[in-house]
Amino acid sequence: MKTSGANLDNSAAKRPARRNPESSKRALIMATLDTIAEIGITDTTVSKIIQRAGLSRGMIHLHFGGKNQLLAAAAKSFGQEYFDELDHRVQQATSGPEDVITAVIQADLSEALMNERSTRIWHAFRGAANSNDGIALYSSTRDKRLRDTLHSAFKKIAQEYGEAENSALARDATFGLLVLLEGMWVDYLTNANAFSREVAVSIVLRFIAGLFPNHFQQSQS
Amino acid sequence: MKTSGANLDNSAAKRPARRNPESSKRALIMATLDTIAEIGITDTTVSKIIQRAGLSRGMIHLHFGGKNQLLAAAAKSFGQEYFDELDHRVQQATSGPEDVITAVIQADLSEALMNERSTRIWHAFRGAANSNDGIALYSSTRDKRLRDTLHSAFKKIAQEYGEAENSALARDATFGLLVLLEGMWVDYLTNANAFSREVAVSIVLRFIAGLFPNHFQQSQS
DNA sequence: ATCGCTAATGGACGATCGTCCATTAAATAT
DNA sequence: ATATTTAATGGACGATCGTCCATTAGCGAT
Repeated sequence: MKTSGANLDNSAAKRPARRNPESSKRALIMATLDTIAEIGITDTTVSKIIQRAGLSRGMIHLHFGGKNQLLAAAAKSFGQEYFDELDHRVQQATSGPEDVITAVIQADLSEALMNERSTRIWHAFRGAANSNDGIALYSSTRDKRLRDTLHSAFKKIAQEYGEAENSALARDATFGLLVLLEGMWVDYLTNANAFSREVAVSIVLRFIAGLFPNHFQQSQS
Repeated sequence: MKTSGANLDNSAAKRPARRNPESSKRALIMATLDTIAEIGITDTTVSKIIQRAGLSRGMIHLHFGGKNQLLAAAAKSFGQEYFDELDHRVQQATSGPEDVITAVIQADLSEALMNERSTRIWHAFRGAANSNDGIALYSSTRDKRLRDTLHSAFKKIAQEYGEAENSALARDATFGLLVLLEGMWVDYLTNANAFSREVAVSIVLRFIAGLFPNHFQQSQS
């Protein structure tokens, strides 16, 4: 319960226990993310990280050059974790732009992506991005990639509506949906127990349906 | 540009410069908020706070009992600042629930409430609430009061629609609007320069209009 | 003018921060 | 078997953290 367990499996996996720099790097990054999720980035110190990883003190400076660069690497890894899972879920349903958007919404609000750990880490990196340029590089990645994916999908749908609004409609829908999803993450962070994923998906779809009345019809009247 | 200026006006205002505990408390709280907004809550130390306030080191322990309790007091003060301004703006337009909701939206997205300083402080307190119970008490106040105000307004409007959906409609509208506004604050925090308040208001109103087609009509088709 | 109260001061304190490096040890090359 | 290379160790280091308190100084009461 203290600090052992999560990091010992790398020695049980394939016996790369020692003398494996890549394994050590990953262990440090995972320990960093877990620590941030548990006690916040303010209380995440070098001592806590190496204690959780079960490694020695000098590893951080050896492999990353310092704490800030470890944090930046952790932010990058966290972003990649998110997109690996997102892409895996969205790729399965690409029969049309409407399905892509629905898949993104459901994926972003799924427990695999939006959980207590990820929302805390996401929030911590967001706040730290103001003073840590290394983190800032990767903390906004989530938005940019989501923005591109959604924007291209919305543009296809918007073509079926009025010509004069095409550009503005796709732009507003992208921005609104992104903001809505961001707000959902914040809301989940504040009170995860009272949060309902079903209600969240329903509300997001209602918002989109308001912009595109001919699409995104919901089952309930 | 360094640390003087902002806090010297309390001596120029009414000459309560010294020997005034209330003035000292306020100066410490303001210095705390300004420091958090400028360098983040992680780097906000006792030394930085008292340096900015131009006071002595022992004041924090004397008036608040410690740094954590000063942070909690700052969170409370920040929440009150927000509601004082919000109430002032909403009270001016209370001709109906529709106007109340519109006023809340425009107020929450106005520069007086949603600016770089407030979004950074709000974000910092949100993150610190996970580990600081004193902050947690006041950090979610914004949501709760907004929720009550909006929910009662939406209930009145929802009565004009289908009976079966009245309760769910008002609840979803409140939740959705709150989430949307939270997301707007996050979006403003990430890129304040590219943020457009007009677009934000427009999108929020479009979302509400999607739920209540007979209300919240926008000028543009 | 003197006393009493308390706001205010600023240095001391131990703890902890992040960085760094001399040393150890494991894996590879000779 | 020996030498070389380098991942890994863990303690030392100065800086800074937040807390605390002996002391100073301003203000009202007597």
